[in-house]
Amino acid sequence: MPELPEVETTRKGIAPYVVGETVKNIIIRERQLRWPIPTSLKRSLKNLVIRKLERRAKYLLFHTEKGCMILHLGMSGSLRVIDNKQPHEKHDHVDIVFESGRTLRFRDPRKFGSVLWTTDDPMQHKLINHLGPEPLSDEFDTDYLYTRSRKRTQAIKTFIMDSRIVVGVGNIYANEALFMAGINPNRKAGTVSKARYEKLLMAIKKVLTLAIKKGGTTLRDFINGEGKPGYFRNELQVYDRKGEPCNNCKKPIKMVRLGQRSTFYCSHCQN
DNA sequence: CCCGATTCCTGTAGGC
DNA sequence: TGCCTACAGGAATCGG
Repeated sequence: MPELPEVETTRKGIAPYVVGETVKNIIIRERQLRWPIPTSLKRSLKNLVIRKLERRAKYLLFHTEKGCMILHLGMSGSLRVIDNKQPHEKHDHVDIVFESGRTLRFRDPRKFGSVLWTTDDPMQHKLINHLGPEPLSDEFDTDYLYTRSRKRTQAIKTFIMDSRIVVGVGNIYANEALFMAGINPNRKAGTVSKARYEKLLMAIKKVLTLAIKKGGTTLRDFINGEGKPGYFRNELQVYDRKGEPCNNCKKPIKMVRLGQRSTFYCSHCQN
């Protein structure tokens, strides 16, 4: 499931085949995704050059001189660069066909993704303008996390997964970062000390950076722009490891539900 | 404002 | 073997 490292891996993988290319055609086979694909997308994007491919949170921003395509991979989305003639399969919802002879193909079985178009500054878009800082930016620091957490009664895991607080931290990396920082995911965000937030901050940055380096995490669906999986799965300490021994103390990893999400932790190493 | 629950979707896993 | 149900989750939205 694409979180920040998977989206960044995708961006890096497809950018060389997309940036500077002219869009020859757009084929839309399924319009009903998380949000309907606007009917204007095809005539807006046709014949334009992709000037820049940027990531903000888990959104990919395809900049042109006349507007911006905003794409979200949702839960099961993937983007691949393929030959124009390659036949489409089930769930291949959108093709961006380039003059180069290549096609950017968007597949999304669970349809939680989205493809939108804006002629305004994409950072001011309704889905983007309220988002918190990028986790790997200097703006995201200990003071910020500590200040924002005061008086909060919600669990710290839910807190760091809130995109208004910080973007890009989904379920996998929230679990992993809390393990790395030795913090129980159930602890109330407002009662965690500044020293522990410093550990958590470093853990979030570290786990995301390492996951990007490994090309993201592939549980089932995720593939990068070249159709290859990510290898961070081999590095997971707690996620999807219910009952398996903790790599630190050998006690079995526990799983609980927290905010409708599977939560994995070591009851000995995290408190 | 804050926080937890609900909702969208389909492939897959597990139970019987 | 095959059918059925539960479950996975990003994030907007809703209700208290």
